[in-house]
Amino acid sequence: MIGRDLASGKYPSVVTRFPPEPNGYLHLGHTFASFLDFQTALQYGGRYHLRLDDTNPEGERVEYAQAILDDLAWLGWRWDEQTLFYASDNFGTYYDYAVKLIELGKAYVDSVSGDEMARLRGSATQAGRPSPYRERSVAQNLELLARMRAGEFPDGAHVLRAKIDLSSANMKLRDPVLYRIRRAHHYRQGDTWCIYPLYDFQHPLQDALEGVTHSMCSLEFIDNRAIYDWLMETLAFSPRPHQYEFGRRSLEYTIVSKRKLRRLVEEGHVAGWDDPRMPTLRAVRRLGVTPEAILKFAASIGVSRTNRTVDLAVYENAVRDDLSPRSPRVMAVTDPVEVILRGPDGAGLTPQTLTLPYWPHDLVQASPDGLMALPSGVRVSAELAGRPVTLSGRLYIEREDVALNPPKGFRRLTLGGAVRLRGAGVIRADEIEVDEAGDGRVVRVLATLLADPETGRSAPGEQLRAAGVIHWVDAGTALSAEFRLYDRLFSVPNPDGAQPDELPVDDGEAGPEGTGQTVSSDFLRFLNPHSLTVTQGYVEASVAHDPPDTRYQFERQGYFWRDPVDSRPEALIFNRIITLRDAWGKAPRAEAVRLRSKDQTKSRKPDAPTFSPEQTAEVARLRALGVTEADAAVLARDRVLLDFFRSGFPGDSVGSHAGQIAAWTVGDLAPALRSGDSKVRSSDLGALASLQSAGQISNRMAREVLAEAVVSGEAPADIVERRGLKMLSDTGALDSLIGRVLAANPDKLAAYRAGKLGLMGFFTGQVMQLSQGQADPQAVATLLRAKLDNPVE
RNA sequence: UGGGGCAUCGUCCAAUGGCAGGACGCCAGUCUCUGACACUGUCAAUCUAGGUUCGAAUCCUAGUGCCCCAACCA
Repeated sequence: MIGRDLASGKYPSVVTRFPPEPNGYLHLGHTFASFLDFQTALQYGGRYHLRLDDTNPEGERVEYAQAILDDLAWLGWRWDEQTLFYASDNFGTYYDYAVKLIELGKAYVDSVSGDEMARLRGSATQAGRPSPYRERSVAQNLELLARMRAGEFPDGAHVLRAKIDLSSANMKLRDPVLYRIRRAHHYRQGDTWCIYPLYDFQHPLQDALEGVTHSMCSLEFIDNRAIYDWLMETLAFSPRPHQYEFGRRSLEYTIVSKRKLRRLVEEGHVAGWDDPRMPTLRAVRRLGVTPEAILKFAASIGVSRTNRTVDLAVYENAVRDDLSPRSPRVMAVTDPVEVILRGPDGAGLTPQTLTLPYWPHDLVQASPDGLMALPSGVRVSAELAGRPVTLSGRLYIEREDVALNPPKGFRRLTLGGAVRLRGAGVIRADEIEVDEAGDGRVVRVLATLLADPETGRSAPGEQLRAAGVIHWVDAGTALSAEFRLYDRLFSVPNPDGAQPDELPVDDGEAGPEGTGQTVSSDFLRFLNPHSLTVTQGYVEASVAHDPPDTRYQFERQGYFWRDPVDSRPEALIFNRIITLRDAWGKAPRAEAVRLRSKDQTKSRKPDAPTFSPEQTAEVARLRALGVTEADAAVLARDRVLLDFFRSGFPGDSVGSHAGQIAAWTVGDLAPALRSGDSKVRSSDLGALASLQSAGQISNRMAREVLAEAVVSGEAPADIVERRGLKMLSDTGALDSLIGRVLAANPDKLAAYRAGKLGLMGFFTGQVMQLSQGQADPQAVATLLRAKLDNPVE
């Protein structure tokens, strides 16, 4: 679409803009919109603007504006004085245009109350009525507007409205309000203004002022486009921007409603706007997600004109994909159980230091230069990319890695069973101590190291194979740490949905209506009680020397980093950014999900269309002419089509090709006829039909010609003549074409003979293309089938 | 109800009237000192009913479903 505009030379280059209002923090939903705006500009070698649409003083704050800039910069977007705009900086300019609009007689000051205006606006089925003030003189309007600006009137006493169309079916066009009086402190302009422009006036204007070419917004603004276009035309901007709409994208298990997010914060369901469970950019940032992951996610969702909810898995995939290659692997135990370890010879174990690699084999192999990064960022040869880890007679392993009564398929530590300690040899559990008095939890494991990792010396007679591999940390050297295990905030995919009792609510505390109404609490019922689990455990000592913003993969657990706010060198706190995929943990609950009946949509016969007596008679007349039942029914009910059709058939005289002409009228020509864009004369259709029935042109050609005629007005038969269209039905020529096609696609031929009959269409298409649309499709089909089914060697 | 928008695998996106394809997920398998990663394979869709056409996801008609508008918010 944009490519077309550029190609047509409509604009020299693309300019887009992302226009957030600084009345809250940016969230994942904004990310998609900003990505679309910015990335589009980049892709077409254009320019993007960041604009703060701060035209409503209520609720807008500097800190929000700063946070927006900050978050966007974090994502990697850049701007300068030329490409950063504040709408409020142009209040003066907007005002001048308002004056101009009045002078053009296209705007007026209205002085009825809000309620009265709503009443006068009418309803969907009822046209609006003019306000008694609609016909004020230009001079009067000008004076009133000036006095509004000067602060002579109280809030709400007057508004400036555009004079468009009070009876428009589009409610937006019923004289929209352009300016209102509102005494509120503007975070940027202070108290300079007491009148503020509204979106429908300000936004198009600002787009034009900035030289924006493609103004993209979400679908709900589609009705506003009419105002947009009206303004651009009335004010005669050229070249002018155009508005395009796209469907919103929401994410499963999250909400983005500002009001609801505020409730979460204010009622303490989360710790703040940057609580890592929130969908705000600040929150995902604190969680530890990288900007690259967010961008990758935004890029992976498609754009369309439908509002959609994206599978959480897509987001998670983007995050993991981004983290994996950048996160060194280390070990941490989040829920520790002590293990006392004996050496292979049964004696105590003397502490030893192992060197364990930061990176798994596949990542090392994927390295183009064979070098791997240390957490510090320094790249060294793969063998050196490791860290020292102590192994001694006392260590910690994960509680869920030990079981006295293991479930089926358990590949971890059981009594008498053996597992491999990651990077440190195989151990066997000789004894598992449980808390008999308490809840029966495992408190300690006595185990034997079956083979010394350094000497390779194994215990005599031991041939136990390890059931699996588990992670561990050395008790003597590990650092204690707090782990914040985050999970999705809501337990259902669509916490916003299924809330029939929700009332429309005003966003601002000081709103004129809606005050006193509260946000439905339903979404709170879906809060996931396990969205945050805090545990005390241990992390291997090596992390102490790493940069604080290092993202790690704690092996077998997930990706973590230090909480940027609360973590201290002497009191480490790690956030779990995301878990690893877990086929084992997921298995039990997987089956509970999938099962949805396919045919909920009962196919119901549409009601038969009803006809008036006249229409019934018309159908009969048309049928007599040779028009099919279906076409006759459509024609009889559609005045425009019927008139067109009839004009080619004076009286009821039977035209020889009535059936065909009716078919074209109802099928190919209908949309153009209805919109009045067709230049075809129905009297010309007969000649075309003759050509077709005579076999000179195919139906396909006829319709092509028709499409051209709609635009040009040239008689269809003349087009056929001029372009020399003639159906090619000579068997010899067709045979040779078919031969060429088959020879060029031996693989398809084989596939067809192997049973992929759908390829018939492919072959036909190829032949048609080769013949430039001139081949007789029926003849081709016959010949092709013969050739395909009876291979001649 | 008046106007507007939309409808393709479970999810998201493709397909000048001519092979319904990709990604994520799922399932199965291979590999594995991470139940990860990687790799292989399978399953899986054109809202419904008619019509036009040699051929329809695409064009036509009727219907169904979902969303938006009827703010002095954006």
